[in-house]
Amino acid sequence: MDRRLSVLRAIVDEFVRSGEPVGSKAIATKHVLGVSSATIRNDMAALEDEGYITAPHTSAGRIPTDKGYRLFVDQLSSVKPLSIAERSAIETFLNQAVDLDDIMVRTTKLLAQLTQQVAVVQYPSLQLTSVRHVELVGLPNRKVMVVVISDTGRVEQRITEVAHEMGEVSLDELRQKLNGLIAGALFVDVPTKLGDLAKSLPAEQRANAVAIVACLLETLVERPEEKIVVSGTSNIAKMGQEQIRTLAPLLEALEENVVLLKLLGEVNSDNLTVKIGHENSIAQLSDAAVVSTNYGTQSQAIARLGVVGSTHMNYENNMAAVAAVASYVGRIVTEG
Amino acid sequence: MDRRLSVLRAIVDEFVRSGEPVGSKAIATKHVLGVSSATIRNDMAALEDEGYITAPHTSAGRIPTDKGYRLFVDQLSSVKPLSIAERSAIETFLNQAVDLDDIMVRTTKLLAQLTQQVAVVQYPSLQLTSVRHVELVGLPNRKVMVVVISDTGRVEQRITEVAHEMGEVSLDELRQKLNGLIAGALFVDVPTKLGDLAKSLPAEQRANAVAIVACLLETLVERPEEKIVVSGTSNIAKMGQEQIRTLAPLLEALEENVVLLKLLGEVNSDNLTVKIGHENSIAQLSDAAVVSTNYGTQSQAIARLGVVGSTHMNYENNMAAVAAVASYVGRIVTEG
DNA sequence: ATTAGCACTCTCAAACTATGAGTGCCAAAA
DNA sequence: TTTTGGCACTCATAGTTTGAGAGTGCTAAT
Repeated sequence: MDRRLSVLRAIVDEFVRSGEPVGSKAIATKHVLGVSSATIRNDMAALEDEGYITAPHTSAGRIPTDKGYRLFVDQLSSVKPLSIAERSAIETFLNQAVDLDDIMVRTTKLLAQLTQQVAVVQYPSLQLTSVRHVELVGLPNRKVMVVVISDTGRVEQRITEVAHEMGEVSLDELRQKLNGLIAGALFVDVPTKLGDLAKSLPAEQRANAVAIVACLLETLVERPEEKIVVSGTSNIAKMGQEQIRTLAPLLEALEENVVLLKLLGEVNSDNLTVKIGHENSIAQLSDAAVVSTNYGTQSQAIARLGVVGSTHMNYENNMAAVAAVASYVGRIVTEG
Repeated sequence: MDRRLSVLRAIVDEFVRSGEPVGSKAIATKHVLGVSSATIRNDMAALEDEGYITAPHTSAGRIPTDKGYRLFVDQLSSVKPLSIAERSAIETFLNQAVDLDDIMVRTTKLLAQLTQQVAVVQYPSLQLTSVRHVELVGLPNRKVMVVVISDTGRVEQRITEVAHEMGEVSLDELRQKLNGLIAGALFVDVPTKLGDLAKSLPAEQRANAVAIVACLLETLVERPEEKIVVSGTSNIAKMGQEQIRTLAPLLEALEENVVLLKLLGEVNSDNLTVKIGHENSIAQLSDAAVVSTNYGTQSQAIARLGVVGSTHMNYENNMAAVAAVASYVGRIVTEG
């Protein structure tokens, strides 16, 4: 039945716009389907039987269920591209960024702005990037600062203490050795590549080198948490006031990076992923929907980004925005 | 009149605890003042005349006005120190931080946790810190990455393009020159110290050096925005539901770094500053109170931190928490 | 100066309409 | 078989009414 789908689409449309349950009459007048409200009532009864919509109470209209949204979204196969104006706005805004931090912040702001939802952007994963350069800086008191620069522009630094003072010369030497070994290598490969570095060194340098390498490995690998940026929290408050009850757990969840990463991480086979209501595994967010996608090059995803909001968000717009922003960020970050 | 003050104090106490207007009877019973409710009524009438408290409506109790809170806070001259357990918890939690970013994040979380308000921490100001080290990294395609490490552990990096390829040797040379000139210097002094560097160089290096120095200066000086971290937004949602109306502008304000910096920046002669309601200059936050303070060494403030919340917060606790956290962070950051 | 007592005011919550949006179903029409 | 007009029925919501109680201000006595 083709008209049934149109009715569902109309219900979602209306509900997203008004936030209130929509009745048969409203659909008959506002959406041109060429049938009367009675017919639509029949269709709605059928849709309700199949579990796509539900009535909050007897004398109210219907609202889509998670299953209904799901069907609606699946129907939205091809993502409608943004307007040229929007695209160029995105591009110029992101191009003004001066460094990786700036790119990340600008991206979240942009997404939040475009979707009027809460935007979440994950930093390029350390696991999937490679080392561009390692820098060692001697500090007073036998301290050495280890700085790692990734090919995405991410800079990680850590300070460690060594057994005995190192001169500029020995630091230079070690730096060159390290860079020779691991410059260009993937972060995950670094441990193996550095495995037997120590043995190749004269005994008196070995202790220091071991300490520094340990620090380096810690910086690269033993930091399981991925960094993320969130923006647009205030958009939550703009949503309907009935949902403000749902707001507290959402805000709390947003402060838990782990939760957010989990949310973003649940990927379908498809890249652009939409998780609706209970589909996402965090129970407190059963009223929330997540639109997320990878970014990076075509061949290699670097990290993910997306928006989280109420289940009755404007999926069409938001999916388009997420996809568009992801493509630009991917390009900018990988170009370096 | 000494008892009047006690009455005011009792009103603030009760109101902070219950969130509801407090009547004369409640004070007479719960707070031992040795007088009857009638007497307290008289005092309350006087306090109302003087503008310290106000009645939302006829048959309700009184709530403190901004002026009332102000008097209350001023009376709270000596900040009650935290318990030993709390202090040691703060210390160990902050000591686990691995780098500056981590310190900042942990500090906000800690403050938000201790005060149950929204915590804001400003990164050590670039203006007031000095250069520990400058690093130049040659990249492909005539690009050079300029990395500046401050004595507080802050790392800023920027990429610039130079006119002609630079070998390791010339980069080394320039790096040494730069470090010789500005290592240890305050960020603000860098421009003058680098003023005539270019002239002292052979002509063929000059163009590149100028580009790099320009990039360096841009990194250090021409970035007016200070970086800040916010945490505890979800605490807003836990406040009384009547105030949830006030919530939207607050959340919005929290996303505007400029606004937050302005809030934090309004310092009294005293260090530990409390701004109540309309006392802070942002109109939308006339229901909010800000408790903030400097942190750094005794002699030199590096930046500020604080909490923002409803005007009927627990000032005593929050002032103590802000002061304590500031002292620990100051120590940790300056120790490096 | 303090207190007990009392009249008075007003908010809030509970109880009670009544209005109307929206449905479901039936019988007729297409 | 599908669509449509009509109509009875349901139920949430908004508006009104009412009563109770909290809290005050004032006065006269201590």
